[in-house]
Amino acid sequence: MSELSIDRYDLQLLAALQRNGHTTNAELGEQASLSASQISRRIQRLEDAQVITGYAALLDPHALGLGVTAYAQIVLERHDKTRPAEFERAVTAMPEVLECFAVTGEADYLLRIVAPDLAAFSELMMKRLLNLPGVAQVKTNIALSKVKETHVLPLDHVAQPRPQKRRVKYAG
Amino acid sequence: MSELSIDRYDLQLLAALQRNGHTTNAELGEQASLSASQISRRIQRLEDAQVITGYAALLDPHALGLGVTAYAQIVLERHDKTRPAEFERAVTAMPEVLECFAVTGEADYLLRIVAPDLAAFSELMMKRLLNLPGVAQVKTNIALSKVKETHVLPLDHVAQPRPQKRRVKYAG
DNA sequence: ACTGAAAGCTGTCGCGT
DNA sequence: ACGCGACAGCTTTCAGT
Repeated sequence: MSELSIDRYDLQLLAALQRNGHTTNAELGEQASLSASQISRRIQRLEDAQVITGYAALLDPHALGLGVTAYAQIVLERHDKTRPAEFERAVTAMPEVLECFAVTGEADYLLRIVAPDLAAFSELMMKRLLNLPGVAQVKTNIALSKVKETHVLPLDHVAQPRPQKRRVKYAG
Repeated sequence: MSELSIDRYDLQLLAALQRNGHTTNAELGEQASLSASQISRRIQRLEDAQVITGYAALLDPHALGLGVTAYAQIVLERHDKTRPAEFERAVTAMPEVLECFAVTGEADYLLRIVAPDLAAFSELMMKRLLNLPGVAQVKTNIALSKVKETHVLPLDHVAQPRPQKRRVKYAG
Protein backbone atom coordinates (compact mmCIF):
# COMPACT_ATOMS: atom_id res chain seq x y z
CA MET A 1 0.00 0.00 0.00
CA SER A 2 2.33 2.69 -1.22
CA GLU A 3 1.70 6.42 -1.13
CA LEU A 4 0.27 7.71 -4.32
CA SER A 5 -0.43 11.23 -5.36
CA ILE A 6 -4.06 11.67 -6.24
CA ASP A 7 -4.83 14.70 -8.34
CA ARG A 8 -8.16 16.30 -9.10
CA TYR A 9 -8.69 14.05 -12.13
CA ASP A 10 -8.30 10.96 -9.99
CA LEU A 11 -10.72 12.37 -7.44
CA GLN A 12 -13.24 13.02 -10.17
CA LEU A 13 -12.91 9.46 -11.43
CA LEU A 14 -13.23 7.99 -7.95
CA ALA A 15 -16.29 10.09 -7.21
CA ALA A 16 -17.96 8.97 -10.43
CA LEU A 17 -17.02 5.31 -10.08
CA GLN A 18 -18.24 5.13 -6.49
CA ARG A 19 -21.68 6.09 -7.72
CA ASN A 20 -21.63 4.02 -10.88
CA GLY A 21 -19.04 1.33 -11.28
CA HIS A 22 -20.13 0.70 -14.85
CA THR A 23 -19.41 4.16 -16.16
CA THR A 24 -17.46 3.75 -19.39
CA ASN A 25 -14.04 5.25 -19.89
CA ALA A 26 -15.41 7.34 -22.73
CA GLU A 27 -18.04 8.92 -20.45
CA LEU A 28 -15.50 9.46 -17.68
CA GLY A 29 -13.23 11.06 -20.24
CA GLU A 30 -15.92 13.45 -21.35
CA GLN A 31 -16.64 14.52 -17.79
CA ALA A 32 -12.98 15.06 -17.03
CA SER A 33 -11.93 16.34 -20.46
CA LEU A 34 -9.45 13.52 -20.91
CA SER A 35 -9.16 10.81 -23.53
CA ALA A 36 -10.47 7.33 -22.82
CA SER A 37 -6.98 5.89 -22.92
CA GLN A 38 -5.83 8.20 -20.13
CA ILE A 39 -8.81 7.18 -18.03
CA SER A 40 -7.89 3.57 -18.53
CA ARG A 41 -4.33 4.19 -17.33
CA ARG A 42 -5.40 6.19 -14.30
CA ILE A 43 -7.96 3.61 -13.22
CA GLN A 44 -5.41 0.85 -13.51
CA ARG A 45 -3.03 2.88 -11.36
CA LEU A 46 -5.72 3.36 -8.72
CA GLU A 47 -6.54 -0.34 -8.78
CA ASP A 48 -2.89 -1.35 -8.48
CA ALA A 49 -2.44 1.02 -5.54
CA GLN A 50 -5.52 -0.54 -3.93
CA VAL A 51 -7.30 2.79 -3.71
CA ILE A 52 -10.02 1.04 -5.67
CA THR A 53 -10.37 -2.26 -3.83
CA GLY A 54 -12.99 -3.81 -6.07
CA TYR A 55 -16.28 -3.54 -7.86
CA ALA A 56 -19.64 -4.78 -6.71
CA ALA A 57 -23.24 -5.11 -7.74
CA LEU A 58 -25.49 -3.60 -5.09
CA LEU A 59 -28.59 -5.60 -4.24
CA ASP A 60 -31.86 -4.61 -2.62
CA PRO A 61 -32.18 -6.55 0.67
CA HIS A 62 -35.96 -6.33 0.69
CA ALA A 63 -36.25 -7.76 -2.82
CA LEU A 64 -34.23 -10.71 -1.55
CA GLY A 65 -36.35 -11.29 1.51
CA LEU A 66 -34.02 -9.61 4.01
CA GLY A 67 -36.53 -7.49 5.89
CA VAL A 68 -34.69 -7.01 9.17
CA THR A 69 -31.62 -4.92 9.91
CA ALA A 70 -30.33 -4.67 13.47
CA TYR A 71 -27.36 -3.47 15.42
CA ALA A 72 -25.88 -5.47 18.27
CA GLN A 73 -23.63 -4.07 20.98
CA ILE A 74 -21.56 -6.81 22.49
CA VAL A 75 -19.64 -6.97 25.75
CA LEU A 76 -17.08 -9.75 26.14
CA GLU A 77 -16.12 -11.56 29.32
CA ARG A 78 -13.11 -9.95 30.93
CA HIS A 79 -11.19 -12.89 32.28
CA ASP A 80 -9.68 -14.48 29.23
CA LYS A 81 -7.33 -12.82 26.80
CA THR A 82 -7.57 -15.30 23.97
CA ARG A 83 -11.28 -14.72 23.55
CA PRO A 84 -11.34 -11.62 21.34
CA ALA A 85 -9.55 -13.37 18.49
CA GLU A 86 -11.91 -16.33 18.67
CA PHE A 87 -14.90 -14.06 18.78
CA GLU A 88 -13.69 -12.03 15.82
CA ARG A 89 -13.07 -15.13 13.75
CA ALA A 90 -16.52 -16.48 14.51
CA VAL A 91 -18.22 -13.20 13.69
CA THR A 92 -16.31 -12.82 10.44
CA ALA A 93 -17.55 -16.20 9.34
CA MET A 94 -21.21 -15.27 9.83
CA PRO A 95 -22.65 -14.04 6.52
CA GLU A 96 -25.52 -12.24 8.28
CA VAL A 97 -23.02 -9.94 9.97
CA LEU A 98 -22.33 -7.15 7.50
CA GLU A 99 -20.25 -4.98 9.83
CA CYS A 100 -18.27 -5.52 12.98
CA PHE A 101 -16.07 -2.90 14.64
CA ALA A 102 -14.32 -2.90 18.00
CA VAL A 103 -15.41 0.34 19.62
CA THR A 104 -14.88 2.67 22.55
CA GLY A 105 -17.66 3.08 25.09
CA GLU A 106 -19.72 0.65 27.11
CA ALA A 107 -19.70 -2.12 24.55
CA ASP A 108 -16.65 -3.87 23.10
CA TYR A 109 -18.06 -4.52 19.63
CA LEU A 110 -20.75 -3.05 17.48
CA LEU A 111 -22.24 -5.21 14.70
CA ARG A 112 -24.73 -4.69 11.92
CA ILE A 113 -26.78 -7.76 11.12
CA VAL A 114 -29.40 -8.61 8.49
CA ALA A 115 -31.99 -11.37 8.62
CA PRO A 116 -35.11 -12.41 6.71
CA ASP A 117 -37.50 -11.62 9.57
CA LEU A 118 -37.72 -11.19 13.32
CA ALA A 119 -38.09 -14.90 13.91
CA ALA A 120 -34.91 -15.64 12.01
CA PHE A 121 -33.14 -12.75 13.72
CA SER A 122 -34.25 -13.95 17.13
CA GLU A 123 -32.93 -17.43 16.41
CA LEU A 124 -29.68 -15.95 15.13
CA MET A 125 -29.31 -14.00 18.36
CA MET A 126 -30.24 -16.74 20.79
CA LYS A 127 -28.61 -19.73 19.17
CA ARG A 128 -25.58 -18.19 17.51
CA LEU A 129 -24.54 -14.78 18.77
CA LEU A 130 -25.03 -15.47 22.46
CA ASN A 131 -23.10 -18.69 22.16
CA LEU A 132 -20.08 -17.17 20.51
CA PRO A 133 -16.84 -17.60 22.47
CA GLY A 134 -16.51 -15.02 25.24
CA VAL A 135 -19.79 -13.17 24.80
CA ALA A 136 -21.04 -11.83 28.14
CA GLN A 137 -23.77 -9.41 27.15
CA VAL A 138 -25.67 -8.34 24.04
CA LYS A 139 -27.80 -5.25 23.56
CA THR A 140 -29.75 -5.04 20.30
CA ASN A 141 -31.22 -2.15 18.38
CA ILE A 142 -33.62 -3.21 15.67
CA ALA A 143 -33.96 -0.89 12.69
CA LEU A 144 -37.40 0.65 12.31
CA SER A 145 -36.63 2.46 9.09
CA LYS A 146 -33.70 3.20 6.86
CA VAL A 147 -32.92 6.89 6.58
CA LYS A 148 -29.69 6.54 4.64
CA GLU A 149 -27.31 3.84 3.53
CA THR A 150 -24.42 4.39 1.19
CA HIS A 151 -20.98 3.11 0.36
CA VAL A 152 -20.03 6.49 -1.15
CA LEU A 153 -17.14 7.96 0.80
CA PRO A 154 -16.78 11.72 1.13
CA LEU A 155 -13.78 12.90 -0.87
CA ASP A 156 -13.92 16.65 -0.34
CA HIS A 157 -11.25 16.61 2.35
CA VAL A 158 -8.56 15.13 0.09
CA ALA A 159 -5.78 17.63 -0.44
CA GLN A 160 -5.40 18.64 -4.04
CA PRO A 161 -1.77 18.73 -5.14
CA ARG A 162 -0.92 22.02 -6.81
CA PRO A 163 -0.65 21.76 -10.59
CA GLN A 164 2.78 20.25 -11.12
CA LYS A 165 5.48 22.67 -12.07
CA ARG A 166 8.01 21.03 -14.29
CA ARG A 167 11.04 20.13 -12.26
CA VAL A 168 14.26 21.79 -13.38
CA LYS A 169 17.07 19.37 -14.05
CA TYR A 170 20.48 20.57 -12.96
CA ALA A 171 23.16 20.05 -15.59
CA GLY A 172 20.51 18.46 -17.72
CA MET B 1 -41.04 -3.31 -7.48
CA SER B 2 -42.92 -6.33 -8.74
CA GLU B 3 -42.55 -9.87 -7.50
CA LEU B 4 -40.09 -11.87 -9.48
CA SER B 5 -39.22 -15.50 -9.28
CA ILE B 6 -35.54 -15.94 -8.63
CA ASP B 7 -34.17 -19.36 -9.48
CA ARG B 8 -30.87 -20.91 -8.58
CA TYR B 9 -29.18 -19.45 -11.65
CA ASP B 10 -30.20 -15.94 -10.64
CA LEU B 11 -28.93 -16.55 -7.13
CA GLN B 12 -25.62 -17.73 -8.51
CA LEU B 13 -25.33 -14.61 -10.65
CA LEU B 14 -26.23 -12.31 -7.77
CA ALA B 15 -23.74 -14.00 -5.48
CA ALA B 16 -20.97 -13.63 -8.04
CA LEU B 17 -21.82 -10.05 -8.98
CA GLN B 18 -21.98 -8.93 -5.36
CA ARG B 19 -18.38 -10.00 -5.00
CA ASN B 20 -17.18 -8.78 -8.37
CA GLY B 21 -19.33 -6.40 -10.34
CA HIS B 22 -16.99 -6.60 -13.30
CA THR B 23 -17.33 -10.32 -13.90
CA THR B 24 -17.96 -10.82 -17.61
CA ASN B 25 -21.04 -12.56 -18.89
CA ALA B 26 -18.85 -15.22 -20.43
CA GLU B 27 -17.29 -16.04 -17.05
CA LEU B 28 -20.65 -16.00 -15.33
CA GLY B 29 -21.91 -18.31 -18.05
CA GLU B 30 -19.11 -20.77 -17.48
CA GLN B 31 -19.78 -20.88 -13.75
CA ALA B 32 -23.49 -21.38 -14.25
CA SER B 33 -23.30 -23.51 -17.41
CA LEU B 34 -25.30 -21.01 -19.42
CA SER B 35 -24.55 -19.01 -22.54
CA ALA B 36 -23.42 -15.42 -22.29
CA SER B 37 -26.57 -14.20 -23.97
CA GLN B 38 -28.73 -15.86 -21.32
CA ILE B 39 -26.66 -14.24 -18.61
CA SER B 40 -27.14 -10.89 -20.28
CA ARG B 41 -30.92 -11.35 -20.36
CA ARG B 42 -31.12 -12.51 -16.75
CA ILE B 43 -29.04 -9.64 -15.49
CA GLN B 44 -31.18 -7.17 -17.36
CA ARG B 45 -34.26 -8.74 -15.79
CA LEU B 46 -32.74 -8.40 -12.32
CA GLU B 47 -31.80 -4.79 -13.01
CA ASP B 48 -35.26 -3.95 -14.32
CA ALA B 49 -36.85 -5.53 -11.26
CA GLN B 50 -34.51 -3.46 -9.07
CA VAL B 51 -33.06 -6.54 -7.42
CA ILE B 52 -29.74 -5.19 -8.62
CA THR B 53 -29.92 -1.52 -7.67
CA GLY B 54 -26.61 -0.45 -9.13
CA TYR B 55 -22.89 -1.01 -9.46
CA ALA B 56 -20.13 0.65 -7.52
CA ALA B 57 -16.39 0.89 -7.22
CA LEU B 58 -15.34 0.19 -3.64
CA LEU B 59 -12.66 2.47 -2.24
CA ASP B 60 -10.27 2.09 0.65
CA PRO B 61 -11.09 4.78 3.24
CA HIS B 62 -7.56 4.76 4.69
CA ALA B 63 -5.95 5.28 1.30
CA LEU B 64 -8.14 8.35 0.95
CA GLY B 65 -7.28 9.75 4.34
CA LEU B 66 -10.45 8.68 6.14
CA GLY B 67 -8.91 7.24 9.27
CA VAL B 68 -11.84 7.49 11.66
CA THR B 69 -15.07 5.52 11.74
CA ALA B 70 -17.57 6.12 14.51
CA TYR B 71 -21.11 5.29 15.48
CA ALA B 72 -23.43 7.89 16.98
CA GLN B 73 -26.59 7.10 18.94
CA ILE B 74 -28.92 10.03 18.84
CA VAL B 75 -31.91 10.90 21.02
CA LEU B 76 -34.29 13.56 19.73
CA GLU B 77 -36.28 16.05 21.76
CA ARG B 78 -39.74 14.72 22.48
CA HIS B 79 -41.87 17.82 22.23
CA ASP B 80 -42.09 18.50 18.54
CA LYS B 81 -43.44 16.18 15.89
CA THR B 82 -42.03 17.92 12.85
CA ARG B 83 -38.48 17.42 14.03
CA PRO B 84 -37.75 13.87 12.84
CA ALA B 85 -38.30 14.78 9.18
CA GLU B 86 -36.02 17.79 9.46
CA PHE B 87 -33.39 15.77 11.24
CA GLU B 88 -33.54 13.01 8.66
CA ARG B 89 -33.20 15.46 5.81
CA ALA B 90 -30.21 17.12 7.39
CA VAL B 91 -28.49 13.83 8.10
CA THR B 92 -29.09 12.54 4.58
CA ALA B 93 -27.36 15.61 3.21
CA MET B 94 -24.19 15.01 5.23
CA PRO B 95 -21.70 13.05 3.11
CA GLU B 96 -19.77 11.89 6.20
CA VAL B 97 -22.83 9.97 7.38
CA LEU B 98 -22.71 6.63 5.62
CA GLU B 99 -25.59 5.00 7.48
CA CYS B 100 -28.56 6.23 9.43
CA PHE B 101 -31.33 4.01 10.78
CA ALA B 102 -34.20 4.76 13.13
CA VAL B 103 -33.93 2.09 15.81
CA THR B 104 -35.60 0.56 18.82
CA GLY B 105 -33.98 0.92 22.22
CA GLU B 106 -32.70 3.87 24.16
CA ALA B 107 -31.64 5.93 21.15
CA ASP B 108 -33.85 7.09 18.32
CA TYR B 109 -31.24 6.92 15.55
CA LEU B 110 -28.02 5.10 14.97
CA LEU B 111 -25.52 6.55 12.50
CA ARG B 112 -22.22 5.48 11.06
CA ILE B 113 -19.87 8.33 10.33
CA VAL B 114 -16.43 8.63 8.72
CA ALA B 115 -13.93 11.45 9.09
CA PRO B 116 -10.26 12.12 8.25
CA ASP B 117 -9.13 12.19 11.89
CA LEU B 118 -10.33 12.72 15.45
CA ALA B 119 -10.01 16.48 15.17
CA ALA B 120 -12.24 16.57 12.12
CA PHE B 121 -14.65 14.13 13.73
CA SER B 122 -14.82 16.19 16.88
CA GLU B 123 -15.60 19.31 14.91
CA LEU B 124 -18.24 17.41 12.93
CA MET B 125 -19.86 16.32 16.18
CA MET B 126 -19.76 19.63 18.00
CA LYS B 127 -20.50 22.02 15.19
CA ARG B 128 -22.79 19.98 12.97
CA LEU B 129 -24.40 16.95 14.59
CA LEU B 130 -25.26 18.55 17.91
CA ASN B 131 -26.80 21.52 16.11
CA LEU B 132 -29.08 19.47 13.89
CA PRO B 133 -32.78 20.21 14.37
CA GLY B 134 -34.23 18.41 17.38
CA VAL B 135 -31.12 16.66 18.65
CA ALA B 136 -31.24 16.28 22.43
CA GLN B 137 -28.45 13.82 23.14
CA VAL B 138 -25.61 12.08 21.33
CA LYS B 139 -23.60 9.10 22.48
CA THR B 140 -20.60 8.16 20.33
CA ASN B 141 -18.66 4.95 19.87
CA ILE B 142 -15.40 5.42 18.05
CA ALA B 143 -14.12 2.45 16.10
CA LEU B 144 -10.85 1.03 17.40
CA SER B 145 -10.47 -1.58 14.69
CA LYS B 146 -12.41 -2.98 11.79
CA VAL B 147 -13.21 -6.66 12.19
CA LYS B 148 -15.48 -6.98 9.18
CA GLU B 149 -17.15 -4.76 6.63
CA THR B 150 -19.01 -6.02 3.61
CA HIS B 151 -21.84 -5.16 1.28
CA VAL B 152 -22.33 -8.84 0.43
CA LEU B 153 -25.81 -9.91 1.48
CA PRO B 154 -26.42 -13.49 2.59
CA LEU B 155 -28.54 -15.29 0.00
CA ASP B 156 -28.77 -18.77 1.48
CA HIS B 157 -32.22 -18.20 2.89
CA VAL B 158 -33.84 -17.48 -0.47
CA ALA B 159 -36.34 -20.17 -1.31
CA GLN B 160 -35.34 -22.07 -4.40
CA PRO B 161 -38.29 -22.72 -6.71
CA ARG B 162 -38.49 -26.40 -7.58
CA PRO B 163 -37.18 -27.21 -11.04
CA GLN B 164 -40.12 -26.27 -13.25
CA LYS B 165 -42.14 -29.20 -14.49
CA ARG B 166 -43.42 -28.46 -17.91
CA ARG B 167 -47.01 -27.43 -17.66
CA VAL B 168 -49.41 -29.74 -19.47
CA LYS B 169 -51.59 -27.97 -21.95
CA TYR B 170 -55.13 -29.26 -22.04
CA ALA B 171 -56.40 -29.85 -25.54
CA GLY B 172 -53.00 -28.75 -26.82
C1' DA C 1 1.84 13.61 -20.23
C1' DC C 2 -1.55 13.27 -23.42
C1' DT C 3 -4.00 11.99 -28.08
C1' DG C 4 -5.60 8.98 -31.74
C1' DA C 5 -5.99 4.87 -34.19
C1' DA C 6 -6.07 -0.08 -34.28
C1' DA C 7 -6.88 -4.69 -32.41
C1' DG C 8 -9.15 -7.65 -29.26
C1' DC C 9 -13.09 -8.32 -26.06
C1' DT C 10 -17.68 -7.77 -24.32
C1' DG C 11 -22.58 -6.97 -24.28
C1' DT C 12 -26.74 -7.45 -26.85
C1' DC C 13 -30.10 -8.77 -30.18
C1' DG C 14 -32.31 -11.52 -33.85
C1' DC C 15 -33.16 -15.96 -35.14
C1' DG C 16 -33.47 -20.89 -34.98
C1' DT C 17 -34.40 -24.90 -32.11
C1' DA D 1 -36.13 -21.17 -22.37
C1' DC D 2 -32.03 -21.56 -24.36
C1' DG D 3 -27.76 -21.36 -27.67
C1' DC D 4 -25.47 -19.50 -31.74
C1' DG D 5 -23.71 -15.99 -34.50
C1' DA D 6 -23.17 -11.17 -35.84
C1' DC D 7 -22.65 -6.44 -34.89
C1' DA D 8 -21.89 -2.44 -32.21
C1' DG D 9 -19.47 -0.43 -28.57
C1' DC D 10 -15.90 -0.58 -25.18
C1' DT D 11 -11.14 -1.25 -23.36
C1' DT D 12 -6.41 -1.24 -23.82
C1' DT D 13 -2.14 -0.77 -25.99
C1' DC D 14 1.16 1.42 -28.85
C1' DA D 15 3.09 4.80 -31.85
C1' DG D 16 3.48 9.67 -32.30
C1' DT D 17 3.68 14.50 -30.77
